[in-house]
Amino acid sequence: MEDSLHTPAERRRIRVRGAILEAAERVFAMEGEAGLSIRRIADEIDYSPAAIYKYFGSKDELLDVLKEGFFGRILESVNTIIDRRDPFPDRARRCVAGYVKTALQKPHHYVAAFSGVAPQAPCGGDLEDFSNSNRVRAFAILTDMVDEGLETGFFRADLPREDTAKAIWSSMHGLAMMISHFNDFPSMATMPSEMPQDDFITFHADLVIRSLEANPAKSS
Amino acid sequence: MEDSLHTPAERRRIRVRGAILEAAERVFAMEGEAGLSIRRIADEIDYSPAAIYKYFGSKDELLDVLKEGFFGRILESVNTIIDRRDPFPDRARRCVAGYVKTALQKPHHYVAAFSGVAPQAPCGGDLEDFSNSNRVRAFAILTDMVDEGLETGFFRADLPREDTAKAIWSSMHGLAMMISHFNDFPSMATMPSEMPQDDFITFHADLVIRSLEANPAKSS
DNA sequence: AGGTCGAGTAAACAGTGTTCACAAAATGAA
DNA sequence: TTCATTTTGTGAACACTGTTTACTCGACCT
Repeated sequence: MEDSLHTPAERRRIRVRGAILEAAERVFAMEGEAGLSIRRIADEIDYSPAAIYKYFGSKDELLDVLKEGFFGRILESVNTIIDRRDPFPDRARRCVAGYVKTALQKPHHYVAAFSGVAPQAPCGGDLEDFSNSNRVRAFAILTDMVDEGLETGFFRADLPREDTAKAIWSSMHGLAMMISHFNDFPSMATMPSEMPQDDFITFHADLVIRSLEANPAKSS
Repeated sequence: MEDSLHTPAERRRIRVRGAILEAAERVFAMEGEAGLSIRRIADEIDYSPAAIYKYFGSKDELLDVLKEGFFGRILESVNTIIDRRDPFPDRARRCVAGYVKTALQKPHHYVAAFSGVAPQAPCGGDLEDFSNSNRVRAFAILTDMVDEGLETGFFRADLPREDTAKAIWSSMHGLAMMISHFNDFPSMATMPSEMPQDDFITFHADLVIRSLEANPAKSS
C-alpha cells in the first residue's frame, strides 16, 4: 500500500493541507481558540473560506487534528525523558514534571485539547482512531511507568496499574490546567511571594510520586 | 447603606434578573455552554434578546455570575463536610473527595468555570471582587485544612502552606476535569473493567492526602 | 480532442453577540 | 391629576460565525 506524493496533484494537496494547519497553528497559538475562525485561516493563506472544507469536513475536525498534533509533541517530549537511563524515582518525577512543562509551552492548545464534556475523539471518529490516538499512547507510557515502579518495589505493591496511572494523569492534568487558567498560578494575585513556577511543578511532581511510594522518606 | 427590595421597582428588577439566571441555568445544565445563547435565554423567558443587556453587560458577565453561583454551591458542600467533627485524616480525605463529587454534579458548569487561559475574574472585574470570589474562599478552606494537618502533626512539617494547598487543589481539579471530559473516565473505553467512579474518586483522594502524611501507612 | 474529476470560489443561509433609536411604562414632582 | 424623567423593553440592524450550494476553471486520463 503506497500512499504519498506520487502524482504532483497529491503532493500539492498535502502541501495546501499543511499550509492550512500551519496557519491555524499560528493563529491558535497567538489568539487562542476564540480568535481562530475559518475565515481567519482563509485570509491567512489567501484562500476562500469554502476552500478549507475541501480539506477538512468541519472546523471541529480541523481542531482535532491540531490537538492531536500538539499531544504528539507532548508525547514525544515525555518519551525522551523516560528513555533516559536515570534511576527510576527521579525518572518518574521528571516524567510527571516534563508532561506539565511541555503542556504549558502552549497553554491555549492544552486547554483546548481538554475542553468540552463529551469526548470528541471516540464519538466523532471511529473507536479505532481513538485507540491509536496520542492521548491513549501517552496513557500507555504512564501505565508502563507504574509497572516499572511496581516491579522495582519502589511503589506500593497493592496499587492497581490502570487506576494508578489515571490518578497520576489526573494530577498532572490538573496542575497544567490550573497554571494555564490563572496564567500565573503559583503566585495567585492575592498572596504575593511564592515559589517560582518551575519549582512548584517539581514540588507537585514530588508529591504525586510520593503518594505511590512503598517507603516514603520521613522528611522533604 | 440599605440595598434591597424597598421599592417595587427594585423587587421587580431582581426578580427578572433571577428569572434570566434561572433560565440560563436550565439551558446550561442540559445543553452545555455551546447551546446557551442570548436569544435562547430570551425565548425561554419571553423577552427580547436586547432586554438581557439591561441586566447584564455582556454574555460573559452573565456566565461569570452563573459560574460564581455554582462555585458557591461547591463551597457550601465542602464546608458542611469540613465542619463535621470527624477525625482529621478522614475529614481531609472526605473533603477532597467531596469537592470532586460536587463538581461532577454539573460537569458543564465545572468545565466552563475553568475554560479560557486568561483569568476572567481578576481582569474583567475589580481585583477586589476576585478576593471575595468563591474560588478564593474555597482556597482559604484548603489552606485551613493544611494548617490543621500541620498543627496536628499528621502532615509533614516541612510542607509550605499555600503551595501545598495549591497542589491539592490542582489534583482535585484534574480529576474533576478528567471525569467531566471523558464522560466515564475510570473505564476509558479501551480497557473495560475498572473501579466504579465513586471508588476511584476516593482512591484518588487517598493518594492526594497520603502524599502529605508524615508517617504514611505501609500498606493500602 | 473530449470527457471527467477535483480544486477553488462567490453568494447565500442560519445562527451568534451586541448596539441603537425608539416606544411604553413606571416613577417622582408639581 | 398632570407633567417630566427615568427605566424597561423592543425591532431592526451590524458585524461576525460555521457551513452549503451552484458554479467555474484547470489539470488529468483516455
